[in-house]
Amino acid sequence: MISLKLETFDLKETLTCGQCFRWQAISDQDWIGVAAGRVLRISQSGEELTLSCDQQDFDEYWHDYFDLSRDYGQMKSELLRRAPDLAEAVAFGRGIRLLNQEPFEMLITYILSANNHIPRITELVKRLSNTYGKPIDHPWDDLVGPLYAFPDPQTLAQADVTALRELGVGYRDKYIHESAMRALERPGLLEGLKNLPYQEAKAELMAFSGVGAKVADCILLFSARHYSAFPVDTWIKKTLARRYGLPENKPKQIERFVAETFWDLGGFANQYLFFYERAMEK
DNA sequence: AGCCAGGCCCAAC
DNA sequence: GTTGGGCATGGC
Repeated sequence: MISLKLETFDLKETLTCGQCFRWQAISDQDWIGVAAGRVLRISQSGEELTLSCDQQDFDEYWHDYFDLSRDYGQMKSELLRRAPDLAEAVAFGRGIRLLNQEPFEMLITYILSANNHIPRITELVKRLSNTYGKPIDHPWDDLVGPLYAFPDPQTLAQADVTALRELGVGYRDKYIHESAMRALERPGLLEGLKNLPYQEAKAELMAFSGVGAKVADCILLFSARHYSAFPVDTWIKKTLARRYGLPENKPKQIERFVAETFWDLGGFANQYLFFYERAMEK
């Protein structure tokens, strides 16, 4: 068990703001999830976080997964200096952290996300993992049942396209197959994206089947530490139009505005806006 | 019944 | 470079 105190962390906000799909709530402050073939139970009480892992597992994986070395207070004050009008959205999602997830899992997950709803994306990722992933031993079978790692590129590349279709992925079946093949043929490419300049990394991703500008930005932001990535989906388009008068169908204009306004903090701005706008809708 | 969802692909300008 | 139509699936 690991315990730590953190001022700027909200577990529920972080796990429900739309960046991850593999965590299940036991309660608002108690979650069980899977990442990189590991199962973790994590709970929050006030400023105290408790993680069900040992020191080694924490040091070599979960610390970075939860982005614990970043000073979010400093990041937010810099972001608000660049975009003061975000104050309300940042305050609303003040405990959000951007997770560092697995590149191949993000690739396939966000291919699934295209023209889809979040609950269905979650369900499809679960079906893919349950069908093609390795089972992971864990002590909470009574709470969440058996848990499975996200499948590796080789397994998904070998998966029958018809079988994928029958899981419910729709027309994205061939995107998954082709992208898994491409990942398999280029070992190290996805893991190396974090070491490439943003535009080069984005171009590499957009060469994958089923990956356009928006999906590429999600992958870069959630698994490659490219914090200038700014995924533009239907929600973001609407709020940019309303806040700044940007036309919804001029991607180049949006791209320029985002780069000039937020620079290397665009991804954080994006996540605060996405979380805020979706909450306001309900 | 039709519209929409963390859009992408492809063809046609 | 940009624009429009088509697209599996399921919830509202």
